Amino acid sequence: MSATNTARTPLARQVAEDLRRRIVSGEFAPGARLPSEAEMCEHYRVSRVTVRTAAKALESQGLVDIRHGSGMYVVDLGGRIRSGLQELRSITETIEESGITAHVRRVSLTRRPALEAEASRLDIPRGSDIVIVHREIFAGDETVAISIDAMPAHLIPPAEDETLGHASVFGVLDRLGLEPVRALAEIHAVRGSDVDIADDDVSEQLLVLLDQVHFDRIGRPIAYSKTYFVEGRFQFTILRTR
Amino acid sequence: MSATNTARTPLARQVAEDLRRRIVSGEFAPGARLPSEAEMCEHYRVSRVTVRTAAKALESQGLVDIRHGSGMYVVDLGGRIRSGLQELRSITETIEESGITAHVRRVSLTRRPALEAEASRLDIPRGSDIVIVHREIFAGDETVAISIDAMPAHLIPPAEDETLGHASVFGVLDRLGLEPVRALAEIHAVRGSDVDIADDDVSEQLLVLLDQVHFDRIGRPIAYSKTYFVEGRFQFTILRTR
DNA sequence: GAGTGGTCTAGACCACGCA
DNA sequence: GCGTGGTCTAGACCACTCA
Repeated sequence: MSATNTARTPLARQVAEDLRRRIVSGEFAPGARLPSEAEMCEHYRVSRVTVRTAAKALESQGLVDIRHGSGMYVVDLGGRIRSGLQELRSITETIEESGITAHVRRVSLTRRPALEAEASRLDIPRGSDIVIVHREIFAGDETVAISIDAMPAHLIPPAEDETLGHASVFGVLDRLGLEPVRALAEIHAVRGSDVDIADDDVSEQLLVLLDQVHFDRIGRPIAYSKTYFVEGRFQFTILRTR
Repeated sequence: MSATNTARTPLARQVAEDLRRRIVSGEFAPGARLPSEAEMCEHYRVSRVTVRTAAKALESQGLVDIRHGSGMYVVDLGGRIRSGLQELRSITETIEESGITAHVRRVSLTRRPALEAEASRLDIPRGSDIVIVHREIFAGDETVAISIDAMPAHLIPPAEDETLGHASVFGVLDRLGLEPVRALAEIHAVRGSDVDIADDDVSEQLLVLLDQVHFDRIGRPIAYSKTYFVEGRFQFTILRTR
């Protein structure tokens, strides 16, 4: 960690990741006070600003609590989980967060003209082609979620049709240079019987619908997805901060 | 904005708020480029770090997009709203965000021993006293939400019983020096008919349940609330970021 | 290659908490 | 009153974008 950092990973991030590791590993117990900023500066051989940047990051992740005049403390939320919907992850990651080992089955992939709602969300002309991926997510033999992803067809080379949807859609998008960095999600409660793609198992359940548009770094909508999570098979959390 | 800032409001925040105002007012249109950091430094007479702190704040709020080597741009989410559940607000604020003018009616306030679930969420001994506030939120004559707030009784002086629950609970907590700064919320879909406090109107509806524990600055749970929002009478959004 | 943001430093002074 | 975090500055160099 020299004065001029040529490495790809910013110093602040390295420090944050190391602190995170030490916290998660139990070196710092919940409720414990972390070393002071001055001590961290010395330990990591970085400036105070760098330490503070790292600390702020951990704070925004809900991992530490910084108290003016007192110190930085490991947040103790009584063992409850610490990451949630406010962090953009793929559906599969989101599900795994909730402690479920999931399997994905692609039901279908189709290319067709966009309907009005799809076109407006993706900010493309109505009727222009989109790629639709329909997937089912299982844990064991129980369906835990159903997802429908729509992407503008011109963003997805036909060569990807084979692979798209068998694993994370995010992976494919990343590879195409279309990294989703922001998503605007709406949450709704729906009856399985009102969802036409639901199978018999799901149609008797209540579902939590995550209706979201994903944007890339320059603000282009790159995917519109509706994910129906079967109520009770997950724990959806959101960390809300002021 | 002098070199030594004695005022309560940090410079970075002042800059952020001014930029926000200028963006919202339309001075900078969606998609437009903001002035460069150097220009902002000069305009606001602050250092670059201060400008960047402000810019980062706006970015995390989803208002601007910062592009390395290019500039800062007003995010264009197609007119969709920009604040959401990830920001901790009171229920009444949350509702007003969604464009609804709401009225609150306190149904009841009671003091009684905590049940197991309540005690565990509030991290207090089972059976110790809690204050329960039951409220109904209306828009016109339609019920849009029902809320149940539970707080440890020892935090709420009996003198507050008169006022608590007729307006925002947050207001009272603030006054008592119990500012909620973080909340961990779970989201569930439930049937109105499964909620025993629902009235006839609500019991036929689907509800989105926000089940949350509020924490103060030092990580103490200060309130446990269940808010049932009638599906379709709101738009719940979450801005998710990487 | 000029201009923009990304990262980092050293040093200063202020405000809060707690013994 | 000491130690902790909160804010701010000036200056440096790197990395990216775009013409």
